Amino acid sequence: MAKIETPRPIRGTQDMLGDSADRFAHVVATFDRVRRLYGFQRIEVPVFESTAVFARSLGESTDVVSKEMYTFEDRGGDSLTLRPEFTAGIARAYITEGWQQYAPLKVATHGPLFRYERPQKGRFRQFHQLDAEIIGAAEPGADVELLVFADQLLKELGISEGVTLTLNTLGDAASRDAWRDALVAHFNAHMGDLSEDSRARLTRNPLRILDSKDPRDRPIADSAPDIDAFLTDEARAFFEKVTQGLDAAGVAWERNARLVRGLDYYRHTAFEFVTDRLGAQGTVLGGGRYDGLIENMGGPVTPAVGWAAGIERLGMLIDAPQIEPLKVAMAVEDDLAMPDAWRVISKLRHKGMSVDMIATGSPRKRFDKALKLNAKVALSLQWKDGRVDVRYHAATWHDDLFEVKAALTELGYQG
RNA sequence: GCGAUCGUAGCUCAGUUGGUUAGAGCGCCGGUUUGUGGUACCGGAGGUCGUGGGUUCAAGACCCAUCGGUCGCCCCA
Repeated sequence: MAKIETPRPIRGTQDMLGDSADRFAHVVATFDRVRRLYGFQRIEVPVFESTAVFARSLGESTDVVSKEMYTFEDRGGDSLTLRPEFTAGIARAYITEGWQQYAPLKVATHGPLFRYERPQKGRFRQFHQLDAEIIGAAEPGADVELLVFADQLLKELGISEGVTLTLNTLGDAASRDAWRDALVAHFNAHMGDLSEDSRARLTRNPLRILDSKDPRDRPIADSAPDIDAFLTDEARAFFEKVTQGLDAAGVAWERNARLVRGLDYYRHTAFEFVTDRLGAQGTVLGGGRYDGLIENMGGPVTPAVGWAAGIERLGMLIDAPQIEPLKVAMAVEDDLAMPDAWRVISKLRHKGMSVDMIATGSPRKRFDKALKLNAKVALSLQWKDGRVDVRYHAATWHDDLFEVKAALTELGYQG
């Protein structure tokens, strides 16, 4: 008989049990609670889409499209892709589902995303994000609301201490183009001193040189011009309204003039909440304004702004969530007591108490195992003189014990 | 795609300059005291030391390859 080989889990996927699953659930629950405070509707969008949805959204980033996405052909020969981000799918839904009628639309969702990457700390091939978007709102107030929402979420998760909001503006299209030209000129003038990677970036994605990690690039990146000198009056006013709003709402922020986005449809505000507690993956929550995206996808000109945050990364930063302990652990110390056990456990659960039962393995050991469940109340069912004998294990009487005892008395059990 | 580092029981890990039959804790299984107690005590099962080659009288340990984990680079929508 050949040994059956168990299929291995896919690289970059996770199985969660216990602490990591509790952290995950707590992050999602907190998000769902806070998002209601800000009037964001829950939406659901598909996990896979036509490849064109993401290819269009990612546009020029051919590397990302060709190497980083999970793309496959279905049986009908259509090219499909597992979503690598939320925004493109939501933008598609906004157009194809006629959601324009609800603009400005505040929506929130969360779920799995897929990117074909080398896993490392806080980086997986199937990972999970929270996502919030405001679509159809051109005013800086939308940016402010989204940022205040994000800030409150991090505060309620208890991780605002080691996390700072870094903020930049990419200006409007005119500002951005002018800045980009100036940066290319600057980097071209220092071409010889740039790292090999950055020399390649110069043609492909010059803005990215600004946040290069290579020490050879730092002096050149640091001396590069900020966007400020290239901002139009409108763009400057927009950014000022955003920062004024944050100040008024009591949200701490830092300007990071090196914070950029590679894609052209990003305009105005770009932001990241960053930490040094996650190794090389410093960004906890990031987003910005993408006024050009929906138009790029064949929809009407539609301003929009949004953010996303990695659930796993947030889960690694929070304190271990307090899990409500089990109320009752019940040891069934004799198989003859099983019918009574089902009667009792059903009664307690229908009264809203959490109960678990130990009724397998050596009868002698069941009581020990029940104690190890660390429930508020431990009780045992034994068989004595032809009937069930109920016993409690408690040092002192307390409310939970009275509650359990009252329920058992209703069923006619003494003890 | 590139680099560093680690793979010993179900889990967390010991294992000396290479030297008899590879260990512990937890978990699992069984036993002990017939008790308002017992999260105890005693015992047992469980390992081709990731896999395949090589060096050696002798390899868990050294060398090579390969697979996997972790971390970093690239990328970051």
